Amino acid sequence: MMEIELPKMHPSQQDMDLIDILWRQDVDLGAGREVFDFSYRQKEVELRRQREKEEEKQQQRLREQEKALLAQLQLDEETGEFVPRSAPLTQAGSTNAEIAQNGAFAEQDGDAMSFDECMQLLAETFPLDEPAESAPPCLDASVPPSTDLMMPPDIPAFTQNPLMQGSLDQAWMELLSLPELQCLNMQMQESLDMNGFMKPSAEAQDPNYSQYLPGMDPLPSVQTEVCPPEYINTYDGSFNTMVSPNLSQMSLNVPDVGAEFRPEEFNELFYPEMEVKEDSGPVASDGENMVSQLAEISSDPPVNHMDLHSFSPGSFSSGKPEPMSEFPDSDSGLSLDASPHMSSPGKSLNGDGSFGFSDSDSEEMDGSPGGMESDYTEIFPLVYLSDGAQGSLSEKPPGEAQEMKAKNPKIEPAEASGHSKPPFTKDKQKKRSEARLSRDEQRAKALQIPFTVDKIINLPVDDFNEMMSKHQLSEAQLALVRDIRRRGKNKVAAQNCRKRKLENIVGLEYELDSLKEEKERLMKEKSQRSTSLREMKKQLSTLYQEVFGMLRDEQGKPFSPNEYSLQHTADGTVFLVPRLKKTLVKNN
DNA sequence: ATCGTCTGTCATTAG
DNA sequence: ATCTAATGACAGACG
Repeated sequence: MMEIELPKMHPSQQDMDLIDILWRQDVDLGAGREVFDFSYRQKEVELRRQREKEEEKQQQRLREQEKALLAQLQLDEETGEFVPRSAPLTQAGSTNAEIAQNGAFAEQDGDAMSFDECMQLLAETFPLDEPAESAPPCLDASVPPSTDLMMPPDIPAFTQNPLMQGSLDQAWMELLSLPELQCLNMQMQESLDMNGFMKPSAEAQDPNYSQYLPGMDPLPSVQTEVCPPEYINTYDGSFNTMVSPNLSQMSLNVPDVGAEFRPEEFNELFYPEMEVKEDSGPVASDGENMVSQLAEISSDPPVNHMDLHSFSPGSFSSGKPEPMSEFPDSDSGLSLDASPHMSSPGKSLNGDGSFGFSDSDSEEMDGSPGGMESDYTEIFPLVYLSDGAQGSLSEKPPGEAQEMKAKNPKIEPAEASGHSKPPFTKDKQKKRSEARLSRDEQRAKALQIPFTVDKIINLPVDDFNEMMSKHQLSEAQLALVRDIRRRGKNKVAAQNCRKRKLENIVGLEYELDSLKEEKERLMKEKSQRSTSLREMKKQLSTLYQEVFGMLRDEQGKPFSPNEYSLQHTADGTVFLVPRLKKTLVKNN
């Protein structure tokens, strides 16, 4: 069906690129991508199909090949001349259409089966398996995320596409003109060159041959150039700006004392002040330990930063896919993971200025083309991993990261609303794991903000104002930049706040424990002192009675306790005082 | 289905 | 008056 319409569409390279993006993101556009692209993209489609129906296709190809060979043999054996291609060609053309989706083949051959054609048939049937293996990393959306680090394959898609509208084209141009996207431009140029090379070969020569040619190989090489040094520098700079996590604010200064209350001699009870010394030692030591632990905990986040370094642009430029495990999903941490992502080349590749917004801020994007919403959100996930590596650095310092896992769960709803959303549910899962572009990053892309979110958030006020003054931004863009900066700052502040809160909670818990211990110790001491006091009173009473009983008056009679009492002065002198007199003295 | 946790965001306040 | 950090509160995602 769709193939019939192809000639009418005449899609431009940009359109094809968009379609390609959609195709990769959605895994399936509902209609074969070949419907839109019958030149360079055919290979990808073919590969795609091949994966889905690999074995079945292989068998079919073998059959087709046999048919083609038989046809060729007939030509040579029976006529010894070139047989009119009408019959063989149609057959071969149909075969190609079914297998390779290559329309050029049919167009090119209209006369007779030449040696080249036979070669094409052979190449078409046999080589298919190999391209599937070599090409997938770049062409197949189903390729593991790690391969996404090399975005170049997507670039070619942006160049020519009749489907795109003028505004969209302009948006593309603007996006590509962005400093951040310079690498993208380079890639595009490379891809254009490649296309120029490929197309001629496909049209003039044979599309099938192009598949076997090293055409796919160039992509990897191009990828290595995706990130110019200046771009990498930009990244580094952004990382440098990342805030280092604040260590625990808590400081428990408690005397270090390990002594415990020990029963004192009876006599010592008379001089309690001598033993009154606070022993919060154990508590203090614990407190210090706790503080150190807290410090360690607080300093732990930086570990992510370290990891981030491993994802430095260097790996990027090398084009080596990083293992997923390398990128912590969590955006947590003080680092602004998201920002690094923004700066990543991969993202810039995808930047088309169109996408959907899941949150209430979607209205901000009114200015942006709405048609591409789903495309935008889906495209970025592929790039995310590469970004995530660097982004995790931020979660990194406040280079969060990592961040980065499902940072924007809200994206899904938006995608659902997107008209171009792919019908496949498996994409949803992929989105969850890969779609980690922050909403602000998406918004920035949509409004074509010429700054990275990282810069917007982390640049000092002066630098930020200077940067803003260098660009003419619309009201919407200015508002978005301000919001991005505000949210980014607040995000970090919230992370710090929570971190402090946790530290405070831990510190208070330790303090509570120490206070409980001290209370218990004091209660125990009180009990002991009370016991000692009772014992002292008892002994004093005994001594009193003993001394009083030894006293005798002039007649040798003991004094009556009712009439006399013993009293002592400060210097230790003891007086026998009559009860009556005593009361009188007191009165006096 | 529910609950607890984590995270981002907004609104408010203090410095 | 303005900006920024801090923080409470809320909502969504996730296990």
